[in-house]
Amino acid sequence: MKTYIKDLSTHQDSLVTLQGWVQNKRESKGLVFLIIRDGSGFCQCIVDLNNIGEEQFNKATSLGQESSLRLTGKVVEDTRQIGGFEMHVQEIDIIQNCANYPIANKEHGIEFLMDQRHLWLRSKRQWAIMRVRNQVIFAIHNFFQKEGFVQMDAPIFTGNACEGTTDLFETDFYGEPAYLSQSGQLYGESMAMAMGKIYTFGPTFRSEKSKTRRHLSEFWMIEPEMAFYDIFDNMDCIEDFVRFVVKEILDKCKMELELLERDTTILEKTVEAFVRLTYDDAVAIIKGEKDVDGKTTIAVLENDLLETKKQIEALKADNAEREALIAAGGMKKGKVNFNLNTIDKNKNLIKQLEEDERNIPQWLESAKNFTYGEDFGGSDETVLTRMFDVPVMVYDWPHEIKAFYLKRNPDNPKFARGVDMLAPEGYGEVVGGGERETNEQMLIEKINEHQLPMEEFEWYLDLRRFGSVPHAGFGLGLERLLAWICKLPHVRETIPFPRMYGRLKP
RNA sequence: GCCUCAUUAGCUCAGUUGGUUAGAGCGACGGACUGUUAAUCCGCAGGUCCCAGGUUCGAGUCCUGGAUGGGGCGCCA
Repeated sequence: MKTYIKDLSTHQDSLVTLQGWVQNKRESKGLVFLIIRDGSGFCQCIVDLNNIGEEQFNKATSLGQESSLRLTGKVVEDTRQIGGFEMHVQEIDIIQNCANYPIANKEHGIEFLMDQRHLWLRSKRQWAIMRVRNQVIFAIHNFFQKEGFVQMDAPIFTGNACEGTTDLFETDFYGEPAYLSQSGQLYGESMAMAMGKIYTFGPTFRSEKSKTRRHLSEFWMIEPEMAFYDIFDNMDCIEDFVRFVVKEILDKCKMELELLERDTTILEKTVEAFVRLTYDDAVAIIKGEKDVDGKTTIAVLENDLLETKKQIEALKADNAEREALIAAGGMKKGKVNFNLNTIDKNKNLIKQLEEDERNIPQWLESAKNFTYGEDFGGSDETVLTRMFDVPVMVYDWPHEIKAFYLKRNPDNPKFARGVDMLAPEGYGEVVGGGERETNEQMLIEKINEHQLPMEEFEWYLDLRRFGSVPHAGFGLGLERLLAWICKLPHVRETIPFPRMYGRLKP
């Protein structure tokens, strides 16, 4: 039976062997502190010259960062440590002693870290994110399985463009052009007619040359499809689903969220009802014509801009103060280093804030000038979600701007029964879905309107010819949900090896 | 595709109006120190200033073009 760091509390005062890697090392005369990670957690292991002898001790001092080893020693309680326990080492068995590990225990730039992604995954933050990802995936399956959904796999090679709007990756399928799937939805609809309720969970490919914090070329999408569901049943499902996943993470990833320094206040708010707005109401709020709790978007954003400016000033003043203190001299070297590092950190923060400072007026402008009838842009989503601290669902969109397969509102055919769920804190669209058109003639008209190749959709039209029923579904972007749950600045950190515009390696 | 900001040591960054031999910290390496939490202290090594042109007596610094990266828009999950 192997022992893992996460289980150390059950081995108090007994002798165990850990297998892992040296995450960091601190040395003192006759003492070496090894921070060991084994995948399950982190543990400080103490090597004491007096207890272990010179030969074993020299092994410890020679270890480079990320060397692999086995350590045998006694598990001792120590409240100062993260897990509450440390190991007093009795024997060191080096598997590989290595030197010059490229990632240091300090601030690095994103390009450098992305080039080192295969090693970066070992770092604490990345380790925490990947564990949350694992738990989110598990929670998603749990939710649908307990609700009686059947998981299905949609094909990845497709012959048609499902929505025809976004760019597809083309490949060669035995001499025929084939495209990598950008959605499994149409296949999901077929399966829902066989199983009642289904969900897909698979990779999705979009060849959009988007350089933003919310886009990947390859990402994972969950697409449930439910027979006999209308738009409102669909929104209930989205809400229950997102609430369940967030609750699971709050319960099971406490340590990871703490490591990520995630303030969970907003996540805890998901127990409350999500906001539901029609497109018309959402537009009125975005344009500042309608207020939320007495505040308009314009007032909130102008305040945001003011706050941003204040923060920049405060950081600059803080840096000037630190620089003056260093220049005055007499400061201990360790303190100087700490201050220099803080100055660098502050500078990075200032850069980000200055980007916001440039962007907020653009968003405000775009919100004020929003043209009724158009789709929301990234800035409109940001402006809208800024008004609420729970997820916002916007439904009943002008049918012209939405996908061909969405059902019209029977009371007002101007609107299609699509729904988008926008996450709070500026994360924007995480879910897109809606009730599907059931009428064959309406679908044919829409396919022609969108100039899509009718022959590619014959099989899809069959679903309306043989036992057509009301049905609805949605697609959730795993990485966007994760970025919000972990409050990460970019989706690229939520997937082990991101594929995006300009990034194919490692 | 468009807009914007950036590129100086392995990493994170300074570099004044264009002026002698381009600096600091971290990391690495060598040494000191018996409880450290990114330990600390001393020493040492480390440079194609992104590339190509141009202006100039003189360019890391100014100009033009290009490459790469960050962010935003469009598009989307």
